[in-house]
Amino acid sequence: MKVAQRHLKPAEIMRRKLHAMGLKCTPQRLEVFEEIVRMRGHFSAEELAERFRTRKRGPAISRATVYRTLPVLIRCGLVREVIFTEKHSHYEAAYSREHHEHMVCTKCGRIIPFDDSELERAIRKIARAAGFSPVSHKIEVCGVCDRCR
Amino acid sequence: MKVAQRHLKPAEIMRRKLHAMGLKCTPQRLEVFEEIVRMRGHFSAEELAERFRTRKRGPAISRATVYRTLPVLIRCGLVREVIFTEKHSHYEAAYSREHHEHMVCTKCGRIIPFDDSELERAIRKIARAAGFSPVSHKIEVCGVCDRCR
DNA sequence: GTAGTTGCAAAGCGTTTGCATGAAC
DNA sequence: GTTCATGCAAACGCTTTGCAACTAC
Repeated sequence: MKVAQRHLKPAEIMRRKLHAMGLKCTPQRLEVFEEIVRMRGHFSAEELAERFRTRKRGPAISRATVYRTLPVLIRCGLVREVIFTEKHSHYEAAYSREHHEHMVCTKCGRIIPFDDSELERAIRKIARAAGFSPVSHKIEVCGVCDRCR
Repeated sequence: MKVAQRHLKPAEIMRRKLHAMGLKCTPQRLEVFEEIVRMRGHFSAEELAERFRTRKRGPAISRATVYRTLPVLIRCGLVREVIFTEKHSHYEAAYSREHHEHMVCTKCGRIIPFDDSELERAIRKIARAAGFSPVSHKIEVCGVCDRCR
């Protein structure tokens, strides 16, 4: 299933996920997800809502719908929450992307993603030792990037 | 210096830190910090402010002062931000505590701290490889605890 | 036809801020 | 005496929600 999905279009993956969860597949939800896939980076709910308010092409989508759709996409595993230092939440598409974490430069704000397979192993090991079943994790490293030093 | 501090009272440590940063040492700031040390756990800014509003003993401290003092304490390295899944920020005393991370049970909300020396090494290694100088990091693991399974 | 979704506007909530007063230095 | 901190209340910004209209199924 996981492998098969990689050959499907984002919209089709979403349609199936929504159906599997007994949720309706509306044009708004599809449009929100497709916009997120198009962005290929981090965004806040507000930024996303802003795009739907100001863009010329495509139907306008209300702020409320954007805010209501994000948790739906997270529950479907299509989006995840990242970068938790800032006041408001940030998200990114989880669809067809490898799991990764973030380094945030405190000088310039640059966000550097990094692969964490080594960390993942360590976390699973530690969690199991505590009788804890890990489902997801987030790691954020604050510091100074090479350019700013 | 770091070793010597362990023998000092929290208030005295704070007094020196504030002085070193050119900030004034007010009774309110001391009181906020002492309350945090007393709590020995996580808290939100709102919870802390609530305590100062409702408690019988000691002087009342305004919500505004609590909100203004927290960043000061963080800058002094006496408090750190943790648990970033929730909507509002959570904090804990950083004074004289070993660095640790958190596992959050999604069923019962229990928070299990864990030591992360192994993870710390791995993070430093990954960061350096990217030319990044890590200053601090946060790790949160979501999952199900032993009691809830 | 029914249950779930949308858009709007209003409310909610945690947090921040302007300003006059007051305290630390 | 000067500079910075406090308290109040109002403002802020992001997010949520009640409700009536609407649409996917």
